[in-house]
Amino acid sequence: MPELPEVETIRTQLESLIVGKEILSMGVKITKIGRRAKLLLIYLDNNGYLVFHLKLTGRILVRKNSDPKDDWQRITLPLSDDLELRFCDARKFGWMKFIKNKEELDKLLEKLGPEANSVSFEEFKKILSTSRRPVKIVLMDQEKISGVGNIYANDALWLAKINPRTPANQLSNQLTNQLFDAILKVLKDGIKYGGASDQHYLKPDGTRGEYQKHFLVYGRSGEPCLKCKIKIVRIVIGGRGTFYCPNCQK
DNA sequence: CGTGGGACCTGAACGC
DNA sequence: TGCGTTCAGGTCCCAC
Repeated sequence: MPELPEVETIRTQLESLIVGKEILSMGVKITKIGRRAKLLLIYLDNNGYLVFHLKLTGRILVRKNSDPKDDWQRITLPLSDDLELRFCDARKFGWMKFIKNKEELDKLLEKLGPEANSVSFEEFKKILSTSRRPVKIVLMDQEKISGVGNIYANDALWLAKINPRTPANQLSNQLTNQLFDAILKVLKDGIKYGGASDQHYLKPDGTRGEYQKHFLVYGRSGEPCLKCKIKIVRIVIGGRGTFYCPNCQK
């Protein structure tokens, strides 16, 4: 899915599109849009929340109610001003939950690790030092660090010149630093380009993100490394496609 | 503790 | 055209 930059892009757009609107079928108003890790939070004026996880193929679209149905439209929330919030999901892995109050929300979020784009370096270092698993697995473990998925994990590791199989606790201070900076950089670029519309992801206004045009290694197997021109290789780590340069990422 | 595999679902791309 | 295979921004659960 949608990783941190995609969900953050959705959050920002929804802020201008639907804050202040009423959800007609629920009789509540939307007061604020939030995000925690890869979860989108819609704050309601009855102290409740609508929480979405888009998994691999979820989309949240804001349309006029007279607009034609969207592909894979699963949930439709009628809004004031003739708008609709549509949750579309080809593979049906995504979900939406109504959460009654802050305590329930906290419970839902309690296991998530710190946000990948705001964790302190000291904490980041500590998290990596306590696991022998491949660093790529740790980066994608939402209970350790949250928000990073397969695209940005691959790109950050390439940028930091780290082999994705390296045990997390074996990274030198120097490499840990490089990785910390690389994660911030790729997430920031992801947000700057409005996310990666490689497959299903679209912004709420229906337009595509552009980060897929700036992939560093993700999805580039067989193509030349952007630094050394050696062919990018695809392997599988933890069941996920993993892309890296065998020359730059020893 | 850690890993590997399968499950959940659907659709696109590619090989024959 | 059609059929089979592989792959896909995620997470959960179970066996070893």
